[in-house]
Amino acid sequence: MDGRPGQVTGSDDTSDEAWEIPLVALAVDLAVLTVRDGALQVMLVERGIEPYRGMLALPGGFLADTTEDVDRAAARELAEETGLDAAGLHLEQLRTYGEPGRDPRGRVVTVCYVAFVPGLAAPTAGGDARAAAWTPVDAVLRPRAELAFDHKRILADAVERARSKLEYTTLAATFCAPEFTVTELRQVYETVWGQELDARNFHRKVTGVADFLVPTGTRTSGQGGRPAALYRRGPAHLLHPAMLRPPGPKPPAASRTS
Amino acid sequence: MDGRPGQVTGSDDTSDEAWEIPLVALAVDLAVLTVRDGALQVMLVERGIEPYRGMLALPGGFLADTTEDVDRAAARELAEETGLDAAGLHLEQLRTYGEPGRDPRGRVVTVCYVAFVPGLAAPTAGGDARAAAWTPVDAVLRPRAELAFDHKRILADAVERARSKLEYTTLAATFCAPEFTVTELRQVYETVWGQELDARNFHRKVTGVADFLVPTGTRTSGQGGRPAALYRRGPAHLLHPAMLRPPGPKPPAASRTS
DNA sequence: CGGTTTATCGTCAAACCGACGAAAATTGCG
DNA sequence: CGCAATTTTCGTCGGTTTGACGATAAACCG
Repeated sequence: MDGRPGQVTGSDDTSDEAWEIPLVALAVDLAVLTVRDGALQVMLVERGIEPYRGMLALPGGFLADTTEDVDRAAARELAEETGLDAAGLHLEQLRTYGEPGRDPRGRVVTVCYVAFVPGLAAPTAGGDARAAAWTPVDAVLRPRAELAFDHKRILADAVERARSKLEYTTLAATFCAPEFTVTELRQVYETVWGQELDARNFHRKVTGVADFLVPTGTRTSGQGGRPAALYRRGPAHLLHPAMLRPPGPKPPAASRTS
Repeated sequence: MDGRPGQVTGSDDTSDEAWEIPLVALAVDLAVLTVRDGALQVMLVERGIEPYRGMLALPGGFLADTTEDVDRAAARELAEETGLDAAGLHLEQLRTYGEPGRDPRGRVVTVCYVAFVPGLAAPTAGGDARAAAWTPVDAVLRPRAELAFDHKRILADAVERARSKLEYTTLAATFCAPEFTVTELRQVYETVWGQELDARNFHRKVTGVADFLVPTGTRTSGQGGRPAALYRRGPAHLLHPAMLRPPGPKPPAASRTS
């Protein structure tokens, strides 16, 4: 584990005498999602340099040096650009985008991540970044809207990942505060899927899945209406059986550009 | 889209005057899976050069040059090392592995792919590779077995991907010949999941899903026992509702080394 | 022809789902 | 305080899906 820069040698199976292993610039990009004000939102930054200066983009950046772990680079960029701490929130790899033409500066391959954060966290973020801000994904994925690079396509993939993960995992709860009501959880599903769900059936379903929700014993108050029981996330990660998205009117678009 | 090697410039947000964007060697690795002789098998090659010379590894290699698309590099390596044609078989990105210490030659980040191929295809493969051969995954994932680099861990991830994709997609059929019986399809599920399924319930389920199987009208003969109807893959990609893995005895291990 | 093997069809009870009625527990208003 | 409005929670009902398993159909073998 020395990890010197590009000193990789040895002529793979291509037995040409003089063949250099090609090197590429490696970036990480983050699709940080949350549910706020009844909308699925994503953290975007305004680019301060060329290319795409002034345009909105996903937070991200290059590896700090040739020895930095890729997962760690993602956590670092998350902290630097959004002020969020990777420890304790869900951050998973989405996909790697490596089309040759995707960055005008040259060959840049980006490893992308999705993060799910509670709606309350980090109002806008500090970090060293130029203005990081929450933006509704609907506005960004609209046909005419644009993001820097191929970030619009990446965001579309991230949103689809979020939608389908809600079906068969308990990740919806990571969008909620540490203690939450069944109604708040349902609203997460409704805004991510863009579809209303029957409150009564939803309640029966989630309270019936073992280890999904653990009651705290306390209840809400002062909201108008019957107080709701408060729950915490349980140890379950998988939803069994899955909560299938109802078929029907498609959620508000997810155009593919790129 | 000029794509010159490493001529990426511009001082990101790290405003140090002299900061060079770090470059890494980018590889692709393939977990090519099939079902043969009642076992889930993976295509492995014997390494002809250091490091890990003589050891078994997943087929793969570096980008051919700095302008090669990553997905295309995966298809090229598939053809070169296993003799299989990427067109017409299922090849999807699995994950990118970027730990600093994973390759003793220096910093190598690998974008990994999973491929599902029918059991009949490519007995052992030609290509320019040293001996590519099918190997049962059980033998490779056994506690004491070893593969080059972190390929054992990658294979474990690929197998888990295959197991879960069988639940909610129609991909099991890609392990079968163009025409197949319900029993052959069931055996795919049984060997990938490592547990027996009830033949009658399985039959009812798969024939009930719209657009999963299209009958050819023909039937098998001369197998001893009642002839079975032959089917082709239908246009459906998703299984709705999903075919959930029965809970119970865990499949024959998938140890994590890494 | 009877026995074995394999594929397919049926049956039945339990679990699950969607649609919806109704009770419970609060706030707000007169 | 009494009553309406609101919101949560519990139940009911019918249809679908599932798991366990019996029964039948269509080939083979001797």
